[in-house]
Amino acid sequence: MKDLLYLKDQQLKDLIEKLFIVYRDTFTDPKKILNKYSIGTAHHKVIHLVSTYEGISISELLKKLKITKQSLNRVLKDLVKLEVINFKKDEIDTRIKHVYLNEKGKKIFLEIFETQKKRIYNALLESSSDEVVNFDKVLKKIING
Amino acid sequence: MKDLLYLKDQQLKDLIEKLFIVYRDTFTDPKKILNKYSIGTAHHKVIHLVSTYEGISISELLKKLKITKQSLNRVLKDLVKLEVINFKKDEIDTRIKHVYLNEKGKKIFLEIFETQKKRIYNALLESSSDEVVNFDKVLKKIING
DNA sequence: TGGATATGTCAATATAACTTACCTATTATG
DNA sequence: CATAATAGGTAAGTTATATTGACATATCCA
Repeated sequence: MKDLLYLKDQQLKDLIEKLFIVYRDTFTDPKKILNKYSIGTAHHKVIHLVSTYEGISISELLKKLKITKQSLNRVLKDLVKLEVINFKKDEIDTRIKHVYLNEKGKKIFLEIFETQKKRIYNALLESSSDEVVNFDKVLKKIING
Repeated sequence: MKDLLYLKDQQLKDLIEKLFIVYRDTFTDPKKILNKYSIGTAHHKVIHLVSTYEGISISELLKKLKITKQSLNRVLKDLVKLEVINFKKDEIDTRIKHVYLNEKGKKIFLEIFETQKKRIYNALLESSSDEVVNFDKVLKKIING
């Protein structure tokens, strides 16, 4: 990054505004479907993570979501009632609970994901692979900053 | 985008997870300072927008934030009580109210922005200008999708 | 003059998070 | 083996941010 023209305050402000819009819209798109199952974005995030990290533990979920266990517990209870997740005790350390999506859960995840995917997918379709790779790279750098 | 390898579901899921993390962290960094002034992220967003779009109208704010006027009004009242914003009637159409940050507001914005900036700034410093340009391009495409 | 626009406000409700506090069960360690 | 640390659960109350619905006022435009 030699060309510091890219780092003017106004440009950073614009980027922050865009990050807000992208996040909001990405997590607003699925809301009609979430409503259908009487769940919200908090549940969606858990379903998303459990879909990506099958068998993730409760404490790993807490670290990724950065919420309190009381908050997570409410969401997990709802998902159990909705019959979309199940738990399996760790065979070695039985304190640890692993979370999985069952078939219904996987189906609902895909249904949600379809609506959420469109926005990202269409944007990436219109992008060069360089653009996509760079997009991902910068996201990673922001996260690890 | 010819190389469809970049568009596997797992990659899209990872991107969505990263968008969530980047948004959350970007708007978590300033919270210590927001606490100091007894305001929250909702107030921060308004201050941010008014800083970028000086003299923005109420209805323009509503369009950008995509919240109800009841919600916005609560936030604006708090900001008036904190004495960081003021209003000016449009000279032609007196129904329209323009919002401005006063000196205290500008100072507080900068204080908040400093903490928020670090994360983005450091990431961009470590990036090539191509990466930064592409990052911005893809964000725009996601927004306009 | 009547309809649309810009804004304000009251009341009730929902969602998702928080703090504080305390609990059990299990594993790891001195 | 005793004790600390870890993984997880739970209860009560609170806060932040948003919603819906209804209604009010002032101003502009055709």
